[in-house]
Amino acid sequence: MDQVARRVTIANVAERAGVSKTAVSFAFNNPERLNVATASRILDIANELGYRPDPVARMLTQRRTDSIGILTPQDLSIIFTNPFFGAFSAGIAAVAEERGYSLHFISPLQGSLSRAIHRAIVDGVVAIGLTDDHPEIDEIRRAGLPMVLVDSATSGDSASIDVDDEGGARLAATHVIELGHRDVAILAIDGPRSTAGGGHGVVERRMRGYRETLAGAGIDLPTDAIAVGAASIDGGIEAFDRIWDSGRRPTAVLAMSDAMAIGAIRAIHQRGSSVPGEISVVGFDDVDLAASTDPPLTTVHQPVQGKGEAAVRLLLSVMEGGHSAPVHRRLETRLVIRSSTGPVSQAGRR
Amino acid sequence: MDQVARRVTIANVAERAGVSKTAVSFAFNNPERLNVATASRILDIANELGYRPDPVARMLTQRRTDSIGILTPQDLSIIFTNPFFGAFSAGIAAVAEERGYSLHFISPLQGSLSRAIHRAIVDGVVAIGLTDDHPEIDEIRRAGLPMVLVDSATSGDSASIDVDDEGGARLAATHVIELGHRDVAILAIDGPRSTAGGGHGVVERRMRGYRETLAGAGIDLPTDAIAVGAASIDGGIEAFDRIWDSGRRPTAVLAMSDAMAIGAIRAIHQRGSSVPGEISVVGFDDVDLAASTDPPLTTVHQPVQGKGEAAVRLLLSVMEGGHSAPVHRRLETRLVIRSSTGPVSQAGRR
DNA sequence: TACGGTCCGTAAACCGGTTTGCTAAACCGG
DNA sequence: CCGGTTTAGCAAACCGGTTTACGGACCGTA
Repeated sequence: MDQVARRVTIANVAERAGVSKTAVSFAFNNPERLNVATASRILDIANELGYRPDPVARMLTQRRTDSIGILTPQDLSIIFTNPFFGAFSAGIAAVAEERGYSLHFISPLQGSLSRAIHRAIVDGVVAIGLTDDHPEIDEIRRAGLPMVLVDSATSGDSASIDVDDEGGARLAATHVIELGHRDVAILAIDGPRSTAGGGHGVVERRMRGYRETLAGAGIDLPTDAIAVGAASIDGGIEAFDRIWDSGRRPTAVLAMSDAMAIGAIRAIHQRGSSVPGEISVVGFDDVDLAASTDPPLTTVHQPVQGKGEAAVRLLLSVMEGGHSAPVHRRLETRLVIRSSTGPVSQAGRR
Repeated sequence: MDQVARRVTIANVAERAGVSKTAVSFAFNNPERLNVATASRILDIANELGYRPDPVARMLTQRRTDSIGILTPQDLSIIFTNPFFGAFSAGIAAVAEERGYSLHFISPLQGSLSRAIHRAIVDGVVAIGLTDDHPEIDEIRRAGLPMVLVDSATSGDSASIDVDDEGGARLAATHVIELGHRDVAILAIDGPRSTAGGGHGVVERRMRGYRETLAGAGIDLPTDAIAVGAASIDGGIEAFDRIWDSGRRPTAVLAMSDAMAIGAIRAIHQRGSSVPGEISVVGFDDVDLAASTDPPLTTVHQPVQGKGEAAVRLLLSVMEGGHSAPVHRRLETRLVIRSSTGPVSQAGRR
């Protein structure tokens, strides 16, 4: 009838073995300080009792958790379905595991990212996609937690990893311009104040790249040629539908994520049009599966996994107290031309 | 010249405010027990000092971590690139976040899953894809950590969530048989002793479904018609190549994951053959992107996200000490026919 | 005047480990 | 047989919070 079998503590083991707590602790962490016979006897008893040192208690004294946090401003339930995030996490995991750190995800718990941060037990944080309007950055900074910012807006005081978003967007826009398209729609990633100018987040950087390049070719970008949506397949479908429903008939679509591009393609197919026959679509990210979509996706490549790896490496070096001044790295992007884009003339528009 | 600015502790705040530690603690967690003026004065000072209650210390007394672990036998760097896992995690995250739990990933740290488990600070564990040969299950059980097993082999003593793998495999095999295929290859997921019979893991269950259904149609399955590989696009490519290189020329390929199926399709295309013209391919999982591949993938649907949700719900109820006997749930599978399969006669084989 | 009840706050124990002296016994060479 | 060095193990402090039990001040009331 004993409720929840009480946890076996170090004291239990010590008592049962007729030694002090110290001895038990040594048996586990410092066996050479004990007589080999005693040590193994203690270990045996511990095992027999099913003793497992409480990791929380251990962390308290050792002042380290051996885990690093991945901070996302959006709900994980949304983010995990984005293949981009999978690849990024894989990059993080690769070097984290190699260095003995486990991964903890920090996301808005019941709406509060701040609460989540304070609850989080990590030695350092990789924050992805934080925009200007996330004061949480300062909370972490004030808490003295090592941190590196990835794809974020304000990076000033913290180490950061970015990619050349604006350049990538320029490549995408240039590509469709060269194919003769002049009626272009943009599928932007949803996020707080993403449409409001002035920010310096990923969305703004890409938008600037698109817009300025198009403007350079004399193409203007009316408001209803831009739609925002979640960075997911469904988000892409909805965003494209909104543009279509507004009456616009673009011949090229520039999407800010592959998932949205795939959504757009699906929406286009659903309306009976063809890609790239009637409408060209360009993605962003070059996720693993982009080469296997129908049709294979022309997209801006960024080293997603490499970004994750670089972020953790940088974080670890910050944690080791390496740098005095924050270091910023910017990774390259490039255009990968597959089959979702084609010349505008080819379109047998009805 | 002060090295690492010492962390602000509750004692610092107490001293600065001229009160006891208790008062400070109350100010945060139990403000109604304090004079409102005192409470806010303490809070002000705490804020001014940048005090953040150490979550580890707090956990130690409260005996709860507010986070749940996701246990995977493989490295996260591999697993995260599998879209299946993304969807599953999304399901887990959805209900975990809703209930205020954050997510911690437990994977073989530097090769040792056991070490990772002991380090993990979680209130409960969802273990995915553990096969018979993972003694870690017992470690967790002995540690008294609530756990639910998903897609695992041995489920006896623990709560579990599964999917009708064998039935799904039957559907896939039946489908290609009905299309007239008699030369069938299997792409199995790699894993410890996955090829050795006798196990009861996902791989074995699916394999049994394939094999028995084919056998029922008088089709035998020679060893070189089965290849194992990682559950990834690359794994699929390699596995298919191995079959091809062995001289076999199957007209249908049954893959145990969508990622492998996509890899197979890619490999098939690379060899100049068409899908489904010359070779039909069936996947497993029905991941989000399966509908957007080239060609859209015929696959066995399983409620991946729903599996994650169900797992956490079950775990939470176990943690609340609900059940006396472990509960087991089995979710449905069904075949989704898209365009990667076609009649064998249609093949204009060269 | 004494009594019981709130209100506000404190001291000390506790959570479960690790780590720092310290001591007693065994060992050792001369 | 002696002083010095290892070896083996212990008691107690500590990590940074939370919680329990208690007490003084103040209040209205009998």
